[in-house]
Amino acid sequence: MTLKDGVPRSFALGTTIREVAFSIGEGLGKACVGGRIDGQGAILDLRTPLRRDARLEIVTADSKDGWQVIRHSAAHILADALLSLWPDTKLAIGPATEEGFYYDVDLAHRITPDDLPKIEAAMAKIVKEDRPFERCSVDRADETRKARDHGDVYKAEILDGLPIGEEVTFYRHGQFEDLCRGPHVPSTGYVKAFKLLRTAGAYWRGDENNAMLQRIYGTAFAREKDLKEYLHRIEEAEKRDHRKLGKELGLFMMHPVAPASPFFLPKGTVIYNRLVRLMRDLYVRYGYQEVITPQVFDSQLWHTSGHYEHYKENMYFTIIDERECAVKPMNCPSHTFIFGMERRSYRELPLRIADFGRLHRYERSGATAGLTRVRTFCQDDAHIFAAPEQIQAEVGRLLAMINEVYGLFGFPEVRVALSTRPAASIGSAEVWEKAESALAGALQASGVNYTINPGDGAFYGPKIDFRVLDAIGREWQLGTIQLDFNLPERFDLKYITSEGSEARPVMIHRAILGSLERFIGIIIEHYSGQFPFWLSPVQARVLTINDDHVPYAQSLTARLSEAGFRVDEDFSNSKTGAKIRDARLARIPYVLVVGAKEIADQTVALRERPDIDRGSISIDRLLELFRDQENRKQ
RNA sequence: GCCGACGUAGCUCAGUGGUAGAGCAGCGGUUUCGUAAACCGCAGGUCGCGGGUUCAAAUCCCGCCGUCGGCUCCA
Repeated sequence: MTLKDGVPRSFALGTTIREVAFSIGEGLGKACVGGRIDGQGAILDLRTPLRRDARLEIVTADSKDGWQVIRHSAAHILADALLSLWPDTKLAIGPATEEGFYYDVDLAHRITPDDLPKIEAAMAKIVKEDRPFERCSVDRADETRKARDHGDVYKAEILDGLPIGEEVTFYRHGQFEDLCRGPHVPSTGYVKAFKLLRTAGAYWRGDENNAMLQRIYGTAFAREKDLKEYLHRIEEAEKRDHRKLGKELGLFMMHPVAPASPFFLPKGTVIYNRLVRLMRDLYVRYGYQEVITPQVFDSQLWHTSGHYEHYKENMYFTIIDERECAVKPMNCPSHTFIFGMERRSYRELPLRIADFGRLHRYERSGATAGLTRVRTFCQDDAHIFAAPEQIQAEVGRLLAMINEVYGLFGFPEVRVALSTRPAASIGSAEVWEKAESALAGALQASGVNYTINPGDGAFYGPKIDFRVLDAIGREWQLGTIQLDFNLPERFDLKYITSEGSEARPVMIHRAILGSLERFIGIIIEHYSGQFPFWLSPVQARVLTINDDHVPYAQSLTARLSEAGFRVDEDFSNSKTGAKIRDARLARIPYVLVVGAKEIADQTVALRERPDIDRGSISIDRLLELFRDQENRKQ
């Protein structure tokens, strides 16, 4: 065995991971909750006997891997507690997750939030008893029969689905036993810091045709301190929730007359328009032409595009002059019309058509949320019509553009994934191969690190997805580059090649910010409402010390507004401290205080968010500072 | 859509069967103040909507609307 220190050690055949850990030291032995062989695969149970030479990594309780083991055991303890409280509980599945664990159960009693402390108390008792987890190999057929006899329909179904020949194991602690692959901690006492978080409904196997189960979510850590930190992180994330900040900062509102459809208020509209302007400026540099297209189309169009067959559930319909019409959920069909309106030459390609058209997509009532999942939205949408051999260069260009845009927002990380041909797809193998290698080639040429999601492409073409991490480490899907062989076919798009023959262009769907609504929601949380100067709805606020200073303050506001900056005023007769506080709560980047001193010197006292005193500064210097921040988009 | 929770003043929330409350915001007044909350007063509600139970409903029951947390990271 080779361990982390690189020193080879010898053990008898069948020595368990736990025994190896103890042989190295008492401390490591006690901390050990599992192991991993050759740095890959699943975490192994610490009871696993070692049967060959390998590189062994001891998984300790106080690590991400260790937490997985603890959480899995916590799920068992939860199930045990539920059975003790409600003996009719039928267990479904109870895995560890990225952030915690859950158990899906079926029982007559409706578990309410008030039950959670009761369940926690029952769990704490089991933890305190420090029962050892035992692993045992069982006979599949026997267990399936037993499960059926007990009415344990879910376990029976799982047992049925297990691959023949694979070892079937149970884990037991105290009176409780559960079908389980493991791994588990040595005893229930290892689950030192846990908390149940919420209840939820969940369909058996995630399929809405199946029974609705009750799910209980919780989390667990090796130490109380880590649990506290986790709960604190959740609280901090709640503070920057875009729905809460959107209301507080007057960015947008919602109203039952238009469910899941935001009303952007004046301040939110500034941000929206600023983002549109950002993209429009880039469109000039990157060779796009913007168009404005209709909102409502005869259904005939959606039959041609295939949306009627495949996307009808998400579309809004209406009857106009006895014709069935649909509100557009996407811009692409309009753009194919624009492309197909005249005979196109290879010289025109790639033809880049951008559109900020408003889209409507019906989302199920339970699926909508704030600005991130809405029923009407606008994408920074564009479609590029290109010759197949232009794909790689065009995608390379897009990568540069995307890089430029994401760079402005200071996302700590951008993750890129290439999705390839799914089982059911249209287009020849040859076309797919070329398209996939063009995308991969462009990514490599741009030096982008990316992962591959095999078979995850759309049926009509491969794609590249961009996901960013925000300021507190959450991942969001933003942009996408999607090749499409289907629509050019359906709309019979053609261009004339240099040889004078007709050829079929490829369509590239692409968005960088994605939906503006969603993007705004994400950056509200990313910036915690403290937008950079160029995006701030109000960039500066002018405050007076007393009424004598109002005329000077007014001339200052006027001068800044005339220079194109978004400035407001607080000339109320509150105390300066109160006005400063209001400006801070409004997350205004700069506060300009005007008093007798500033009037005498023809300056302004500058205060920068959150509370940096920048001293007195002349109006000219101030304008210079503002212009610089605006130009550098800071 | 389904499971669960929630919906009281512009906002945040208290009020569990007996006359609808607080703080902030708003309005009026006093105060003219130098970097995170001055003081006094006034006004503000079909308790989401509709129905039911009751002498009496914000409160209990039913339906609807909306919002929020979830709805395979497969033993």
